[in-house]
Amino acid sequence: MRSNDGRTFTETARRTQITQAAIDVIAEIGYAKASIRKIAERVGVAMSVVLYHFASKDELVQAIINHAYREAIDAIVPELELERTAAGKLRTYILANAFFLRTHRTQYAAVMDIGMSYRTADGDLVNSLSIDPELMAGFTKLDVATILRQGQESGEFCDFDVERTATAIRGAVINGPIMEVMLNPEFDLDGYAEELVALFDRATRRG
Amino acid sequence: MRSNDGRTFTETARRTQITQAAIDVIAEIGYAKASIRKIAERVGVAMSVVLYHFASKDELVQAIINHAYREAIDAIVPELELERTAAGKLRTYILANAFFLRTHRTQYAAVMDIGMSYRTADGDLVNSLSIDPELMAGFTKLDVATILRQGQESGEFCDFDVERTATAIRGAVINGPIMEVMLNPEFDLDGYAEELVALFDRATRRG
Amino acid sequence: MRSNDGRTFTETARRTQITQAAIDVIAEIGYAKASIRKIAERVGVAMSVVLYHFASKDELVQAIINHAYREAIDAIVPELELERTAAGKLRTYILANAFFLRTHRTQYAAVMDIGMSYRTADGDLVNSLSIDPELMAGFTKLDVATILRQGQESGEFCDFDVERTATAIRGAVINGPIMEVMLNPEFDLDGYAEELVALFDRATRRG
Amino acid sequence: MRSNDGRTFTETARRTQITQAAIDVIAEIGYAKASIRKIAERVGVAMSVVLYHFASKDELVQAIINHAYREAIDAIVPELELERTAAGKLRTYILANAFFLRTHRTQYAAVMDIGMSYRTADGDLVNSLSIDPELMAGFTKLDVATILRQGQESGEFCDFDVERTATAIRGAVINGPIMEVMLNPEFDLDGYAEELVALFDRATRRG
DNA sequence: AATGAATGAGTGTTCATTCAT
DNA sequence: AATGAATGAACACTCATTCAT
Repeated sequence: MRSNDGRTFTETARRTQITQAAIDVIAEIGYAKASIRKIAERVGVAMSVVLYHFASKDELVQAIINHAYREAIDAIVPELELERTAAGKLRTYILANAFFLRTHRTQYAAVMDIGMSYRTADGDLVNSLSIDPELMAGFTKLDVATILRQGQESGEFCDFDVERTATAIRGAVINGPIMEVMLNPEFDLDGYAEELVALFDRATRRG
Repeated sequence: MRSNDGRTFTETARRTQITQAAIDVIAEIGYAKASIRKIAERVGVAMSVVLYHFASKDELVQAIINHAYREAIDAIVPELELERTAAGKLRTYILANAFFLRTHRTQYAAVMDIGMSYRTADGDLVNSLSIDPELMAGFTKLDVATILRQGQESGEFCDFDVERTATAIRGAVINGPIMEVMLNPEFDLDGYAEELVALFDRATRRG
Repeated sequence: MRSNDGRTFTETARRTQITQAAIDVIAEIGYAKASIRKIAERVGVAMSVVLYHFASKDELVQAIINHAYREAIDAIVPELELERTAAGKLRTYILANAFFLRTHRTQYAAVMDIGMSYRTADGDLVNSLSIDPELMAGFTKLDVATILRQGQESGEFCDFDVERTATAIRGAVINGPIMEVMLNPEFDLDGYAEELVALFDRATRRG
Repeated sequence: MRSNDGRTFTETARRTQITQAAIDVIAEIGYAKASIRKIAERVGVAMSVVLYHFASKDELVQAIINHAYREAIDAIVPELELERTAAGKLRTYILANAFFLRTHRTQYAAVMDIGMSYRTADGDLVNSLSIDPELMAGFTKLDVATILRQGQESGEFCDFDVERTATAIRGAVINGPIMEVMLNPEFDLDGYAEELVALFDRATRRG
């Protein structure tokens, strides 16, 4: 029986199982120490089983990234689409990201760790970790710059540079709290998100 | 001939040289792949020379962290102390950090990478990478929360939660752009900093 | 295909082969210089193969100790059990040990060397090299103190301190000749054993 | 100012100091882990000072052996010479050795450890650790075989093979208890020695 | 007489990957 | 579909020794 990508159901199930285990292990002990053997042990299979399902560690890492992005897109994009106004979308973007971070801490941690640690054989940082084409559409919708542009066109937002402000928002919504959370797991993400909503409202609204 | 810390002049020079080389190598190929051997090669000495000057890799990592913080403190704190008003300090905080990041890209990258990747033998993230006590005073002065608190007390700033807003500012000023810069070295940090100054002015000023 | 301990047949074979090679190498060049690399060379495999079958050098050392004790027990205990009288057992204890030492010189040498050289990470001498529980029963039967006690109870032996005399016998039967043999491989163990039989007969018999 | 061997007094003092420190370190952490650096640290000098006074580690080991033998000879031989009868000498041999072992545990342990662990570069056991010629005379007097031979000639002792019995006595008096003491520092050496005196009296006396 | 600096050879250990079954 | 076995390259770290000062 075949599902997609020419993969059987059990094949797909195993891949998902291994991907999830890899995420947990990376979140727990860090990407640097997360060897294939340890990931296999977590699943309860032999190390070579992992390499049977993923041609190389690189391919497993790719799968992790895609898995994480897919879940983020599935969780956040529908929320954004419930909103009509740019201000509402921005508010939702902040709150949904915080909620997702809170409920998917290990994924976030793993992806961030990979993002910093993963290099090609040449040592270059990873754009080589390209995103699955089928995810691109959803991925674009996750981009806060789109929201900001809509808000300026509609006149909801004041005048600012869209790209730069998007970078600032990502820094405050994603990069900042992920480090905070890694160092202090008690950090109150929901309270933080509400503060951010107010802060970026003051910073972006017209007049 | 002795200088400070019971260290020879040549000893101090070699330590600095190795520390700098380690920073460069980490920034270039990532902490995970930055082996002692590669660092030694960069300096042009045998690997054992590095371990002659630093008892272990951990000690070298500590030296890197302290070196980076010392330079950041020396570059930014005097600038902050030229300002009287909280608004002025916040503006300077943003601009000085951006300038420092632009001129010390490799240090920033190395420290961030270490911060994400470095774990104890147990796999725990590292607070064990503690800061040199003599740096603590300056380090505290680098904390943006102090500036925010002053601004609320003086009535310059509006009402917001100090700690949470500090996290947001750090995210936008430090964590966000460092990732941006790693992926896109052409990113215009000075332009970004000016945008941030305006953004956080709107977000913090009274009325 | 599984045999015992959840180990494959080939796994068991390899472990035995490596253990034997390790014994030979240690006997030849001493424990201190018997690196995993050299042991692997003796077997004719890559060094990592040894560490594939033994998680660490400590585990290999443990296997050596257990292997040696198992062989000694298998060789000596049945001989002892053929004897009824304490005097007969003592005589057999001496002769069987000498025979075993002559036919298993490298094992003896390796175990002695390990006993002197092996330390924990703290530098403490090793009790951590504990004996495989399944061997304990046989191991106890190897203890000459048991024989002495039986002889005193039966009235065969004269009055002496059992523990101290057992230490003396072990010194004369095991520790002494092993050093002698290491320095002079021509040493006539069988003649020595006969002399010991007479000596300890005079020293222990009643009246 | 010169003493002997063309060495100044301070030179001799330093050599003795280093030799003693080496003995302590070896007894404490074992020969295998007793590096020149650790020995130097114990003395409180730089590692290269040790190699200034001893051309190589081999030379230091030689010095340790000679030092230990010299002290054993100085302590035991005069005691033996107080005795006229072979039986008396044998008794004294046992007691004096036990006393010396009790008061010079670290030396004994170090010498035994070196004896098992030390090999030439070829891996051969060490006869290369030859004894200082000036010690040979005293060393010979330490040999229990001489005592046994005297006892048989005088008719004090019964008939036995001298060399083999000497090996047995050395095993019981030296090799056995040194292992016992290393594993159990509480072992009562004086009580053990008294038991040995009685045991070997029964085993050697005529009639 | 003493020492700081440097080094190459060696250690045990981890790891991603290959391959035959 | 799964796995046990094997391996070479890399890793951090230790050590005895050399040398200039």
